[in-house]
Amino acid sequence: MGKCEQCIIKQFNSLKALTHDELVRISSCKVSRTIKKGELIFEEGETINGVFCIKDGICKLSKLSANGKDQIVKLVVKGDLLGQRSLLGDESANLSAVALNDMEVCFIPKSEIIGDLQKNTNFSMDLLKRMAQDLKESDNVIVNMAQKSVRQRLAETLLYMNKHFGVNDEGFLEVTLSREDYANLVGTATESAIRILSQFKKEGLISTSGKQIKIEDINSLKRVE
Amino acid sequence: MGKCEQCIIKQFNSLKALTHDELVRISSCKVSRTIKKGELIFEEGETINGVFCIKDGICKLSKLSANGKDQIVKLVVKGDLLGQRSLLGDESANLSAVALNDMEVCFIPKSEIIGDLQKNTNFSMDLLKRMAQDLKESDNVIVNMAQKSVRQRLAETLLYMNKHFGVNDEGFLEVTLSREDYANLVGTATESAIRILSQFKKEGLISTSGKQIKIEDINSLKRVE
DNA sequence: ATTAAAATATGATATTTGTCATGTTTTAGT
DNA sequence: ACTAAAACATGACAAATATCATATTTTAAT
Repeated sequence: MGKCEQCIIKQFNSLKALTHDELVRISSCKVSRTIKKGELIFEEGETINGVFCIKDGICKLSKLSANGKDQIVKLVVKGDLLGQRSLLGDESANLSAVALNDMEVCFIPKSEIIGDLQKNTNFSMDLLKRMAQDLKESDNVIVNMAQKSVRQRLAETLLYMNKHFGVNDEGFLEVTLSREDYANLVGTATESAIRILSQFKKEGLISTSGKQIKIEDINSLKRVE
Repeated sequence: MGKCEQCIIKQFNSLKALTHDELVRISSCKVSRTIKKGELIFEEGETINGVFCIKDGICKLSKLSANGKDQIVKLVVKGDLLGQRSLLGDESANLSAVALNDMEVCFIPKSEIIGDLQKNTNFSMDLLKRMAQDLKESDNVIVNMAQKSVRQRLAETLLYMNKHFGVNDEGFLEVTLSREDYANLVGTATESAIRILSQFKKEGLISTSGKQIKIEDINSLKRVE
C-alpha cells in the first residue's frame, strides 16, 4: 500500500498543501481501490462522505436530465480530486461519476480530512482557488452551450480531448469515447453526433478506425463554425 | 457613511463570518457607490481588485460569445458578494457586470480583505461553501442549457424571476427585464424569446403590459415542455 | 408635446437539430 | 470462431430555432 506522503500524484491537487504529518495520518486511513471501465463510482443523490484522489484513469461527471439523457458536465482525470463538495456541508452528490477507463483511486474519508480543512489555511486556500477556477470553466461551458452550434461544440470537444490527453502511437486520440459519450458531452442526440463526425470525416478533418478518432486537420477543426 | 459592523446586508453573505474588529477596519476603507440602471460595473478582462457587497439592486453577469451575443450566466442580487474570484489569484474578470436596476454597492479593496481570508477560517470556509453551491448551480445550468428546449428554459426563467424577486402591487414581476435580456439569459435569439412570450400570452400562461410580465397560470408554466 | 430611437411584435423562410426506422459493423462473451 | 448484443451509420422526415424583413409600439430626449 502506497504512502500519501511519498505519492507524487498529490502534486497535482490540493493535497500538496497538507503537511507531512497530516499526510501520514491520512495515509493510514485512506483506501486504495481499482475501478473498472464503465463502473459507477457514485451516483447523483448519493452521500459520498469523502474525496477520491485519482491516481490513474479518467471518469465522467454527468447528470440525468428530465428527458432521460445523461449530460456530461466535466471529465475528471489523473491527479484531480473528486467529490470535494462532499467536504463542505452535508449535501449529497449533484452528479454521477462513471469510469471511462480503468482507474486507480484512493478514497479519503471526510472525517479524517475535514479537520485539516479547518486548520490548514494553505489547504483551504488551495481548494478555494481551484474551485474558483472550476467555476470560471463552468461559466464558459454555459456560454458555449448556449451560443455555439452542435457542430462547433463537437469540434471543440475533439480539440479538448486532443489537447488534454494527446494521441497514441498511431495518432489516434489516446482516450477513446463512445459516440454516445461525445453526444452527452456536447449535449445532442447520439445520431447527430455520429452524423457530424461522419461529415468531419468526409471533409477530411478527422479519420476513424472503429470508435477511434484521429485528427487530420487541426487548423480546419479549429475554424469550424 | 454606513458602518459595516452595523450593516444588516452582511447577514446574507460571507462577510458575516468576519469579526467585529475586522469589520471596523474594512468599514473605514470601503467605498459606497450608487450605480445607475444599465451602467457597466466591470467588464470581462478587467482587473477588479476587490469585492462588491450589493446593498440594493440587481446586476447581470454576462459574457460576450464569438457570434457577438451576450450570454447572461448569472444574476447577482441584493445581499450577494460580487467579484469574489478577484480575491483568489491575480486573474482578471471572466464576466462583465451590468446593473439591471439602480444599485447601491460597497466596494472593498482586495488589499484590505485578503489578509482576513488567510487568517479567519470562518470567512474562508463560508466562502468555500458558497462557491461550492455556485458550482453546483452552474453545473445544473449546463444541464438545462444542453437538454431543455428554449420554450422550457424561458418558462423556467419566468418562474425563477417570480420566485426570487416576486411581484409588485399589480402582480407584475417585480424585476423588469427587456426581451433581449430574457433571450440572453435563455440563450436564444431575441425574436425567438419574444415569439415564445407571445405564445405564452395566447395560451394564457402570462399577460403583459409593455415590457412588464404577469404570471397568470403558474402551474401550467411549470408544466411547459 | 413632439419626435427620433429603441424595443417589441410578427410573418416568411432557411437552417439546424431531433426522431424514427432500418441496416451494418464492431465488440464481448462463450 | 461463433453469436448475440451493443455500437455505429445513414436516410427520411418532423420539429425547433435562427434569420431577415418589416410593422408597430414604447421610451426617452429635446
